[in-house]
Amino acid sequence: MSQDARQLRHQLSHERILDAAARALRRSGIAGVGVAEVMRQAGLTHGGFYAHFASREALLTAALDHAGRQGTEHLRTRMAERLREGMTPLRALFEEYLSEAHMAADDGGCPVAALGSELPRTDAILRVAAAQRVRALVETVRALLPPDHPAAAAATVAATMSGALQMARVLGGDGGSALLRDCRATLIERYDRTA
Amino acid sequence: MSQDARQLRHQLSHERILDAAARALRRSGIAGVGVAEVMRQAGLTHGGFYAHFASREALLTAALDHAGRQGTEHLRTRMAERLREGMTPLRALFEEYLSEAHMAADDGGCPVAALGSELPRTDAILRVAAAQRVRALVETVRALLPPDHPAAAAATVAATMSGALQMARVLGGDGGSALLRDCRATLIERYDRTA
DNA sequence: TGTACATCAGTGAACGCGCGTTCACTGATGTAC
DNA sequence: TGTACATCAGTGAACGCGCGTTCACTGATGTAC
Repeated sequence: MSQDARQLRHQLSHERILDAAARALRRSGIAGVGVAEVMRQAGLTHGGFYAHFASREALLTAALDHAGRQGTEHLRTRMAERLREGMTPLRALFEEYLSEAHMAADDGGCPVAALGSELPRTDAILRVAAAQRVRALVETVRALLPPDHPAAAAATVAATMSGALQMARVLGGDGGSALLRDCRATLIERYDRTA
Repeated sequence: MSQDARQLRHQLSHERILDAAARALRRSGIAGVGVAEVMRQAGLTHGGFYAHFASREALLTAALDHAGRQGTEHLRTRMAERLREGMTPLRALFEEYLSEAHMAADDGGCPVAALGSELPRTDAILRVAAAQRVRALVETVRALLPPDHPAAAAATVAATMSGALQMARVLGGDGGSALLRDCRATLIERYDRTA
């Protein structure tokens, strides 16, 4: 057993830090992730941070991956519910991604929509993680798109979803909801064969 | 004539500051707009800033409007060239908005794409200006869309354009270019009747 | 036309503050005998 | 089983730095006579 207990404690702290960072990242953007605040959210003091990550940037990179995986998982769970209601997978994706809940989710949801405009300006390591998130989003769409659609459609639909969520958040309130509804309706009509 | 000369000098400085801020805003995002750096770009020292704007936030609000108007004007100019080549207005919009040049334009171009994910998190005054920029983008699309399209299509197309530009910038290089090409092709095929 | 004074756009030093990072230390937990 | 020592996750004070903002000042330009 030796120092397994110590290792476990360290690892649990690590995960709490990562969780807190992923939440802060989506709520407040890259500039909004502060080492001290993240550590406080994780129930620790800021000094211990560098025993877990080499730098703030290393944290951001890990947090972006983490947020991406969380977002995908959450989306999958929500979509499963819709499938049980008899919805097409593609339609379930549109309804969930472009839902009021996703618009309002300030510390959850898709990191591409939450950070899209900031990511191109970050350092090289973070941009690599960012590009992976974008490719993952396109891939998610591609996997659900009826196979008779051209490959180019997946990227277009992914761009529409991310762009629409962002624009809805900028408008906020009723304007945002209306925009979401418009985009949902258009996507369903254009891409979901069963509509 | 009296102090008209003084007023003019002040006004010219004001415009240089605004220009510099609008450029910085699109290149570096909201967090990247620093009072000192903007003033330096305008050929002034930072101390004089508060004779022109009440605060950094007031500058950001004005700069966002300025960037929006500049972006629209630039787009209009570029589209006019395409129209002379015999292109449909809608197709000209797609080709220009989703061009390599727009992807690479780090201190020009559409502020919605450049700032989309940061804008929902800003203070109230700035968010009002941001919402106007989003509505202007949707309106630009709506005006060019063949009238037989449902109204909801304008918002969807605007979201696709902004989202695609952003995602292309995140991917960068060849991946970005390929994504732009895909989205251009899909939009033209789906919305431009003459294609 | 020339001189003394007023105006005010812009200067640059200084401020307070928050942030990322460092580092000597603590104290709970584990190991050795 | 009990005692002395080692480990190391986490603490908290301190640092250097950049930023937005303030303010007393400058000096070019304009006005008054």
